[in-house]
Amino acid sequence: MMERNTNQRRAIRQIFEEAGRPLGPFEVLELAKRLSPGLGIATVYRTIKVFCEDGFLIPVPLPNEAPRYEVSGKAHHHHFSCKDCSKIYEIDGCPIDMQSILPAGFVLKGHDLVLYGICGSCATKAK
Amino acid sequence: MMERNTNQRRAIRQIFEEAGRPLGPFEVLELAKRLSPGLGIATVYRTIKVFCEDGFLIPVPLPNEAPRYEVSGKAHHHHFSCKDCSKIYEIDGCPIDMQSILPAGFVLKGHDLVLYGICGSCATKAK
DNA sequence: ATAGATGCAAAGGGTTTGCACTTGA
DNA sequence: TCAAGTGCAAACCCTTTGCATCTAT
Repeated sequence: MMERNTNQRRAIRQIFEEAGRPLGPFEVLELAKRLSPGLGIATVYRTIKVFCEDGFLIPVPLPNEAPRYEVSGKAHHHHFSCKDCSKIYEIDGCPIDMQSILPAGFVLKGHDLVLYGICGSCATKAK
Repeated sequence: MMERNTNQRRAIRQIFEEAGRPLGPFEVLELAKRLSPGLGIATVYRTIKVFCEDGFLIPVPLPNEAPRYEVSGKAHHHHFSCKDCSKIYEIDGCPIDMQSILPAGFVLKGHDLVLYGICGSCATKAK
């Protein structure tokens, strides 16, 4: 299976690299359309799948939400989900002592932390 | 809004009370059909929604999984997901200073923490 | 009696797939 | 050239909703 460097794939790759935050399929479609007019949602889904298999993208673990994706290889971080605009923000830092709450005998391999609330932009608008 | 104690609702409530673990809509349908034959999936969805509004049930925040629900009333806790047996364990305690990593201007409303690894039972078996 | 609750089927919303056309290598 | 890739639309899956019927109060 030979993979081709199409205009659509270049556009979608660029969108993710410039986004700096996790994106869902529809967000990707809207943003990438500017670079590749006529882009279809089916291509977005298929390309995201290919990028995940390639290792360029990774799915973002968000409880009870539609799947989103971000470029892989970033330093350890978590996410903030805005209840108003539904955007996901990256949060640096991890002030958690997981071991302290881990039951005896359990082996910790990883963790996901998601914060919920109102982002700075929405908090300002609400005033 | 007066709520009725129907046979279907009694069945669904009983299923959740006896389950001892988070359940999804179709699991509820199959289990509750034994108590209330002819039960429809629409009623399951509507009843889960009502039970959540009543406060009897709460949605379980687990990344990348179909929505599940469990009986409410438990103290603030998180979950540990075993990669081997796929069971979800409750983890007491919450040694996280969320505010310290929150960007300026963001308003924090809540958070979910899920730990991944090998549970005590599986870790013992693996040796 | 009567408003709330139910079951069925149709409708939604998001994701996947079949197929003929397009395009990169 | 010609198979990988694409766009469109239909198919799917899960969830919600409209409506006639049923039922707890």
